[in-house]
Amino acid sequence: MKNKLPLSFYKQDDVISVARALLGKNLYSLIDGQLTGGIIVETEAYRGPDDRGSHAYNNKRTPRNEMMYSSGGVVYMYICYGIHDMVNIVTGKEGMSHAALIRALEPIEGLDIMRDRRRIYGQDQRLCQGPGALAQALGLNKLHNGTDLQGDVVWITDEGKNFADDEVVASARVGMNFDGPYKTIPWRFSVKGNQFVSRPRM
DNA sequence: TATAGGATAGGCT
DNA sequence: GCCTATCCTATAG
Repeated sequence: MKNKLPLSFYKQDDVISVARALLGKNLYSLIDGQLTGGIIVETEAYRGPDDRGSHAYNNKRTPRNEMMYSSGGVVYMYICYGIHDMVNIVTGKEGMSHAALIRALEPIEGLDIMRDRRRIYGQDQRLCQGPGALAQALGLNKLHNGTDLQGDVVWITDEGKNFADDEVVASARVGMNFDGPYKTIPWRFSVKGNQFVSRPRM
């Protein structure tokens, strides 16, 4: 695969701008010889120790979130609600617990495979609509925790697609069950009007 | 060791 | 819009 994002992209300190910059990039997986992927249209930033919404809030360090502290350029996966696997891109230098959650893709590669994995037919806009959904469509689960994005299992490419600022919406992140400024800080980025963006309950 | 609850999604009312 | 599946993790005792 060509045009893979360089390691330097993931090592940037500012996970907020990384999350924003990921919009328009392509995320691929090659699992069991099956290539699947799509254009990233929705992300969220989770900024290490000061972010109340992050697993690494207050420098909390547990076996689950250990991967967030590794050097940028790997995948952090975990299970939410016992059912859904979440795909996060670890950013920053070693020891910085920053990560960007990939929340939705516009499917472009391996549509048949994704339909089979999701058992959804005739509603392609739902294939990768939501963080749990896209992980399932790409065949990713917690066993892929720590996968190197420079490898040939999961990777991100830049194929020249860019969304201008007026095509992007910054809004409050989803599922923040606490009070305080981080509940509403606009660290969720999505493509305006894009039909593949998830629609969480308000 | 026990237990509460979570960065959700789909189906049902 | 509401309900809950389903299980691993984080905490407390």
